[in-house]
Amino acid sequence: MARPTLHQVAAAAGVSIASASRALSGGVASPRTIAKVRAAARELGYFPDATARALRTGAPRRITFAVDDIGNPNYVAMLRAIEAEVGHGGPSVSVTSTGSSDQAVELVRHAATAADGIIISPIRVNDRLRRAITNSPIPVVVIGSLGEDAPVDVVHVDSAKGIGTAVAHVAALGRRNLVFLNGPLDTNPGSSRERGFYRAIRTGGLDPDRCRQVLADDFTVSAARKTAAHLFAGWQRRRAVDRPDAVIAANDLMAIGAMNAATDAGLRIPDDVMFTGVDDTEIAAVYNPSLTSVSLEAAQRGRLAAQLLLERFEEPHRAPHLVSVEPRLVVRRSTTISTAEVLAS
Amino acid sequence: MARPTLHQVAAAAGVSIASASRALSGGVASPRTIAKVRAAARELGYFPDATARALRTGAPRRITFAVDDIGNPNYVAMLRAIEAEVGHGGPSVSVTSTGSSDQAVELVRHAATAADGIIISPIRVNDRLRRAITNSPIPVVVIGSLGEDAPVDVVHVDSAKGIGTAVAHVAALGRRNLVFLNGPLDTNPGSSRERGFYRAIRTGGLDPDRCRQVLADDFTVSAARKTAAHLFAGWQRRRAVDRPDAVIAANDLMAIGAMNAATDAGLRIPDDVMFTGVDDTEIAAVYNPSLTSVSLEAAQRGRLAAQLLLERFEEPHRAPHLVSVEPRLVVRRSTTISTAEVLAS
DNA sequence: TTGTACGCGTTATCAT
DNA sequence: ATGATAACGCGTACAA
Repeated sequence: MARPTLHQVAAAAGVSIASASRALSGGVASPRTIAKVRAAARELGYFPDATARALRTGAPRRITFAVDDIGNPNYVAMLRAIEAEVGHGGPSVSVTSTGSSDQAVELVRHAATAADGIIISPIRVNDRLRRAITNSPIPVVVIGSLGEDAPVDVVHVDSAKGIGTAVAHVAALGRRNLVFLNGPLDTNPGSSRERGFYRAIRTGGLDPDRCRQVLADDFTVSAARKTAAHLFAGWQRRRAVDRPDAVIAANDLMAIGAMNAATDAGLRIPDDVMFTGVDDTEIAAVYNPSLTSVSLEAAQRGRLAAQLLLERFEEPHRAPHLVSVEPRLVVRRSTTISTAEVLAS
Repeated sequence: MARPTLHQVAAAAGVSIASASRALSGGVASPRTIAKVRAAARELGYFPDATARALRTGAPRRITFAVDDIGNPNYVAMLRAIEAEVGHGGPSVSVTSTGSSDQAVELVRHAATAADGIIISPIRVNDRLRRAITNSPIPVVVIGSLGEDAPVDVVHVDSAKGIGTAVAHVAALGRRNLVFLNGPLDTNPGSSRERGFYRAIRTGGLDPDRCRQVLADDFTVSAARKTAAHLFAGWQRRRAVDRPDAVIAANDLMAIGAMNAATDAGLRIPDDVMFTGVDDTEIAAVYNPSLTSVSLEAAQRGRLAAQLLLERFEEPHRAPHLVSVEPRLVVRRSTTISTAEVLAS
């Protein structure tokens, strides 16, 4: 019942283990031996063990990329960049979706048996996870942030600042009634983006009474659509000062959910309401209307994380690095009033 | 310069390798030993080797998921399903983007050093790849097709049939001037979908002279948009019989590129032109207007492929399985004339 | 508490 | 062409 080994194949074929190895992996061997060994291997259902083979032949390193849900386009962009960075001859990269925080902790604890290094992008970080990461026997690179001065390599982006650029952008276009459509606040993205929104309101000289945050249950299209539907109910009947005229969403998916709700409510985009997202996913570029979005440079962060990890493999002693990338506003039609319309107004 | 081993750490700390192992992985050891060993490990820049540790502790199997580009949402859906299927205790799944066919061949050849099994979804398959797969020393599951009776496990979906359901759908809605917007024909998806289109024209009793295939350079939004722009140039000025009134795209991305081109040309969707895609990616559901799409059940195919591989691990002797899933048409607004409009016409 | 010695499954070297 | 044997780096039973 146990998995057959080369030993057993050799025994069954009546040859030495060395001959068996050669016969199967294309070394020198007589046709007769090859036939016998192949027959025995087939008979026993033998497949070579990747781990043992790797150990013997000097395998490339293995790195694990741990995220909450690999279905998220943002993480896909990172994965793609990581994979490109390590290249084909280099380490293999395996993916694991952690789901809950607890699973992330378990993962980090036990990953050392399965990987030489970890790149993790946690959405919720608590003390247990922080400890698991700093105590990890193998190098960990965090994409995101881990709190102050944790002694690990970190790739960081100031998403609060990113929200700020979006707020400033719509404010410069004359919008005053801003709604920040956020997800759960007990997450890293949720809390930092909330901070960014309120800070931008203050520094931008906007009226805090006309700007507010509303929360969706999740960072998804459907949750955002539901929440935004309430927001737009009876929009036309309200006084101008009570009408949201710009929605800053915490990510692209939520922005799209909100735009769908706006369309359902008969609102024109961007004339009645402008929309911005975060992440600059591919969908933002192709959506109709195309979506202004704050790029958090997911691909670049993935690439940098991979570089950091590879460098740590080479120089284990190096002091932990904190590398930052700048958010970048990509302006598209969801915040662009066409010249004709501007002239007409 | 070489990577330090536990031996060297033990030597540097002046203890046995066993004590070093225990000191580092939390076994019983005196505080003094622990301190010495940790110091030595830090000094040397020691990290445990994942492969060796895995071999010793009885590692889970490793499977490689090989696709042309993991950025493709379709492959992401498969990956996600595979990862969910094998679960957390099970095999680890690593991802590799092959890009060209040649790289796919190399991958399959050398993957045996790095994995216990392969799930591959090739977009172009030639004889070399076919041979590499059938000769692989470790089990391979193909998502797609490999030609007749190749002795490997295959998860298949009849995409030609899928195109047929889309053609029948728009035909039933009265459309007669169909355009099939396809990608390169020297690919598996390209050739099989072309077949499906022409077959559906024949069996559906449509006039072949009013239906045609146009080719984009690639299966992407931008390529499709460019090609479709030509298609719609001067649409309004043409005779009705010369106006395309339905575009069947080879995938969702291309459908969206084409819809963008249609919008640019001032056409109304679906009234002037209907659109259908293939793959039923998330973007189809949230696009504006939402996109009718032929689901090829990517997630289910991923899940089935993982099952097939796991089963082969357990029963190496089993005859190769060919499991098929049925395409499924998901109707959305891009092919739905609202009741009001129907009454008005 | 510490050290010795063996084995995980495979490939490579060296004789024969 | 084939077989015995030594590694690859690590964990652990056993003995001290």
